[in-house]
Amino acid sequence: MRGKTVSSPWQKAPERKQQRALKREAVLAAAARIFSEVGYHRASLDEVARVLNVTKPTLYYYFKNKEALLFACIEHGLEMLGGSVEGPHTAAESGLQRLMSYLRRYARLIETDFGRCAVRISDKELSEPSSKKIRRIKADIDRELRQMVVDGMADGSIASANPQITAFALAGALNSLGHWRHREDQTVTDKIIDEYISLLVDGLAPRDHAKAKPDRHTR
Amino acid sequence: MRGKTVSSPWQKAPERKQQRALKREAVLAAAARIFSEVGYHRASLDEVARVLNVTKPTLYYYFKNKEALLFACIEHGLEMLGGSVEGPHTAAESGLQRLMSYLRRYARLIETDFGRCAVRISDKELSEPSSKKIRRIKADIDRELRQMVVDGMADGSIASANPQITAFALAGALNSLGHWRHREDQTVTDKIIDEYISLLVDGLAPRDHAKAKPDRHTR
DNA sequence: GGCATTTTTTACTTTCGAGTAACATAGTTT
DNA sequence: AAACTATGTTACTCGAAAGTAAAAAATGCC
Repeated sequence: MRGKTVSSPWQKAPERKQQRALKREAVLAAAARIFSEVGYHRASLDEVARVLNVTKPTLYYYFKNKEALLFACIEHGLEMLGGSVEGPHTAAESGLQRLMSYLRRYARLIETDFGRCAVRISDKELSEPSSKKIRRIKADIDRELRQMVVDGMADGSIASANPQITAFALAGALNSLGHWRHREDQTVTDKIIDEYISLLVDGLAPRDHAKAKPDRHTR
Repeated sequence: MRGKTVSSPWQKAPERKQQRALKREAVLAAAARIFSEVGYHRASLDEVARVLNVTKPTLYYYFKNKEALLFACIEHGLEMLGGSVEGPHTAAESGLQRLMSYLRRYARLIETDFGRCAVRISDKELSEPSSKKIRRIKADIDRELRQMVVDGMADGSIASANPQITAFALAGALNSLGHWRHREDQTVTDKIIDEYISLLVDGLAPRDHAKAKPDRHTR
């Protein structure tokens, strides 16, 4: 029924290690898989436990409750993204180039279970304090994105009437990748991402390629 | 707690009309409002009933069950969109122009409760037969969109490496509008939509405006 | 007014899944 | 080996919300 199983440190046989942290991560991964597949409310902890060859109360040994599990999934997903901002940030790169590589990382993230959790599950599912933390992280990401747009406008590599809206639109467009029914084939996925980003960069309207170099926007 | 109330043919006083169809629509509208606000699972029929000054079993008089209610909301939302395809379809319009006005209608639709239901709620919430019908309608819309892209490529008004992916990306980008926290101010909303579509049409990279007329892509 | 039909309510059953208490077992320490 | 700690399980409670049965009220018709 389930796809390829999330690897589990619990063997049915009794060769279990006592590595709490690893097991906690395994619980998180299994939850992320299921949350991202069927959404928060349809996901049952019994099912998460079943995937791990464990019973439900075990999950409560590692996480306070279902919401804490969701929070950790979303937070983890968003932090993967935030962490990716750093990187060789040579001054030679134009704002557009930096933005493009950021978008590419963003898109790849969304192909993961944690990424899809972060993107597809509304923070309304969470209690107010948790939701606030998540919104805070998302606001940071939005700010980063907006800053890149502004930088690109400054150096002439990006045209935008409104960085606020542009940043939102970019994030929104990429988020929809979380709904794409992807094949296992990684090549196809990467191709989709590239096409996607090309569309955002070049737009629908044809460009005049006569005066531009053929590889206008290489990575 | 709730925003402006969906208008209801039930008055608390006994001046009720016996127009079953009207009441059914009112039930649908109230459900759409709540589904689009809090999602399917968090929405309770008691709450829907409360909004209408009615009790829960009344809803069952108009709809078989909760799922039928959701199905009707989504179907209605999508049909509003499908219906908008027709229109003065002069041969003079370029593929891009037709696509743009379609996108604009699409975007406006998403500002409605039904539209947000159709766009934000996964069809996985539905039973297999219902889900199948919805996917069918969505596939039709996707086909229309793709056809416009192909037409635009043929007449030179659109550049795209892959109409399939382009159509998906366009729909995805617009769908994210369903998550924009909008003000009541209609002007702002329209402005956002215009910016949004401009981004998709013109792209992030600056264009050479030297040879183009200032209003390259008027509606 | 009396009778049938439609519409709505009150009061209930049912189901599902989150969360818990209390016990069980394995490994570790002394 | 006894006692302690970490990890899991069995078997339960509990609440929320879907869904239903049957009575009740409104409406229309003669």
